[in-house]
Amino acid sequence: MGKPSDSYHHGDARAACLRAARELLEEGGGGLSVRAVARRAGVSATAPYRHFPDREALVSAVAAQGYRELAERLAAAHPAPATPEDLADVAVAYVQFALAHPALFRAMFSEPCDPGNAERAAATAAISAYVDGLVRRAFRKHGSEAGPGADDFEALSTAVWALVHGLAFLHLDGKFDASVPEVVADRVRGAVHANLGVAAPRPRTEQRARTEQSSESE
Amino acid sequence: MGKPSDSYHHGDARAACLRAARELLEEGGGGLSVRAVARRAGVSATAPYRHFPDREALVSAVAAQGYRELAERLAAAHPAPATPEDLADVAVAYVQFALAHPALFRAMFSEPCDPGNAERAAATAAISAYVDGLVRRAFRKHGSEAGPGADDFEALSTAVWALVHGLAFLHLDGKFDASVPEVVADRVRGAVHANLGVAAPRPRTEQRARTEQSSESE
DNA sequence: CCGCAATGTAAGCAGTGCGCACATCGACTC
DNA sequence: GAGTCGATGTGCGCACTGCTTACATTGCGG
Repeated sequence: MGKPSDSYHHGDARAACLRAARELLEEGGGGLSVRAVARRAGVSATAPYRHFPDREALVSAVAAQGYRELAERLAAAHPAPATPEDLADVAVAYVQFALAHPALFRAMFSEPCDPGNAERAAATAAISAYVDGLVRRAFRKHGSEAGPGADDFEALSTAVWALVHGLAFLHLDGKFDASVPEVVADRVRGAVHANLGVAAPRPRTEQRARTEQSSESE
Repeated sequence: MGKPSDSYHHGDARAACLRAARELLEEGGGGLSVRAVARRAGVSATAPYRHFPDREALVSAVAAQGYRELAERLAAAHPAPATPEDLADVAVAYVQFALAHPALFRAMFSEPCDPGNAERAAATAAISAYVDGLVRRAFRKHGSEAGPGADDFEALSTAVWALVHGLAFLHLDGKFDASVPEVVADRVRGAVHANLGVAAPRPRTEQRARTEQSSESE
């Protein structure tokens, strides 16, 4: 599939629309419009509707891309997390992803999102399973006393996901100060450790000699 | 502020707009528009702009109302929570409020919400302080071994808020099944208990037979 | 009684999602 | 090769939106 005749048929308008949508989302300009996507992609205003039944489908497609990238990020944060601290690293990566791509993250999670979209349902199910596996692995070797049952694992994994998700959105929506990445990372780490019932080994990443004065509640 | 001549000057268009906006939000019709609000309020399309500088200010006003109602709900769930289980009750009330008023809750928390709005900032600060007080009270009498420092309290309270907030949105966005209220309540309770590091006493809801009836209506 | 500021209105502009009819093209048949 | 056909892209139009600008109507203070 080369370039046809360069003017009428774009040849790959769908990919161009996705890329354009992604770009506009990254540029943060609030709600993205199909028309803006079309302009950016260099096609007519109605061309996107040839590839996506409606606006929602377009942003869903971008969101699906986002799910994959998020998974990559989490895996990169720690390939095989086995301890609560590894888990905290993954949590930090989650929140950092949200803060690095706010609009994308919102599109992924915060839209009304009617449950008709199989792609999204699958993606969130995958995340859920991933988190569940993480928690299970991290705690099989950690908590050996009073063996927790399956219900407890489930409760713990939903707690972990909800905690991290809540942290992400609370930062995203300005409920927590997100201007200093290290502070955010510390907060996330501290919350995860609090959640896992273990004392945080060291709040800061080895680097906090003094100057603490944590100002929060903004 | 009586009724003037009944036709031209409405007399209390601001309140009418707020009420209309609230109604439309409850009816769930997705994004509410200033024009729809005006129609519902029985005024012209541009009348709302006499009382609110822009759409954002309108929804912020409705959101402020929502913050107050949420606070009422939480207080009603438990006037002076002192144990982790009381805390779980409050958490359940939080999530139930979100599920009972999805659009309102979204307007309160999920909008981009530039930080220029003092009313909202104050409201969220109040929530933060409230949660912090709750956690502090609940744990001063519970966890006496290995006395936690102020940092731990802070970490714990942000963890609790984030956990509950995350649970609310994950349910709202269909990531968790929210069709059966008891299941939701159990999940929230289980997660809170997992977060607080205590074993869930008994997942079933009918455990506590207190005079406190969480009469959920409206 | 008059003027004024608050409050209401209608008209209009730019932008949006999306349906509809038409244009253009590659690919496939005869 | 000529013709057809479905995929893709276009222009136009409709209903709707947020918001501005100019104008109408009021109650109230002087």
